[in-house]
Amino acid sequence: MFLGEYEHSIDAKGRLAIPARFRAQMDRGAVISKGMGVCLSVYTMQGWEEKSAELVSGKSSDELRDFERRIYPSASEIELDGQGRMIIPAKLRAYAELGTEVTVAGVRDHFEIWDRATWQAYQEKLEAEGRTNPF
Amino acid sequence: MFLGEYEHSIDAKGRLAIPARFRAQMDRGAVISKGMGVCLSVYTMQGWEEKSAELVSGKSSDELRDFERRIYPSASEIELDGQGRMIIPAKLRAYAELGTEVTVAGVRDHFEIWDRATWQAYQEKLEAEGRTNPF
DNA sequence: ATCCGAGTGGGGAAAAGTGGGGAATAGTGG
DNA sequence: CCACTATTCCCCACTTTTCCCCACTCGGAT
Repeated sequence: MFLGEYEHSIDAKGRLAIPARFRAQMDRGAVISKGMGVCLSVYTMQGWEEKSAELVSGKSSDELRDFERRIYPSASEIELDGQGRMIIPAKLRAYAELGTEVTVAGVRDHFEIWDRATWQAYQEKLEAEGRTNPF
Repeated sequence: MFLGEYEHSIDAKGRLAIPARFRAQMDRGAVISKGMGVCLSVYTMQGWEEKSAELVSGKSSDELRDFERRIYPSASEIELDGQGRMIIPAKLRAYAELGTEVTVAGVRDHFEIWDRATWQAYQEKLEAEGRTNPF
C-alpha cells in the first residue's frame, strides 16, 4: 500500500528519487503514465496489469483500439538507478507541468507525482469544499 | 480496545513513546493519519483497512478519486523502535500543532494524539456543555 | 531494599536524498 | 560508413535524516 506525502526535487538531469518506503514494492518493475488531472501515476507492474485489464473489459473492439492507442504509447516502464531514482520521460514531465520541486503522494494502489504548487492548490481546493478528516 | 488517557512527551528527535498497554495490539503494524479535529489518529493495520474500505464504498468515481487523494497521502505506516516509540512524520506533527507535551487518548478502535493544551481546552469545552458522566 | 518495566535522552552507524563527472549508447547529418 | 551530438547510464561524493543500540530515572511490585 502506498501512503504518505513526500517533497522531493527533480535534478538537472531529470532524475527523481523515489521515496524509500515505495521502493520495496517496485522491485518487480513499475509503469509510469499520465494521471487523472495534471499529474503522473506510477503503478507496480502487477497493479498496472490489473488496472489496465479492468479498464479494457467490456469495450467494443473499436473503442478498445482507440483506448489502447491512447493509453499504452503515453506510458513507460521505469527502472531505478543505484540511488533509487528514476528518469521521468520528457513528454510526461511536460504533461504534468513538473518544475524542479514536486510532491510524491501515495494513493493506496499507486502513487502520483505532482508539481508542488499544483498539488498544494489541489489540496486547498479539497479543503475548501469543507470536508473534514474522517478518521 | 484502546482505553485511557496518557501524558507523554515528544523528544528532540520527534519520537513519542506509545503507552505500553497499546503496544500489544500494534504488533501487526499500524497507521497514523490526520484525525477529526486538531489531532492525529492511530489505527491498527486491520482497523485501518476496515475503516478505509467502509469509507470508500458507495462513492462515484469522481468523488472517490478526490477522497483517496485526501486520505492516503495524509496517512503513514508506523513502526515502533526497541523502546516502543514511534516517529511522528513532520507534516502530521505540524497539522496537529503538537509541541513537546502531548496527550494520548484511547478511543475504542483507535487512539488519538493531541497537543496537551489543545486536549485540555477541548475537555473543558465538553464539560462546560454540561455533559454528565453516564456511568 | 531490590527488582523490573516504563518513559526519556543521546551517541554513533546506516540509509536516504541530492549533485555531478565521465564512459557508453543512440540518434542525426555528412 | 564515419563523425558529431545529445542522451543515458554507472559510478563516486556530500549532507541530512533515520535507525539501532545503550544508558539513566522514576514508580510500583515483590
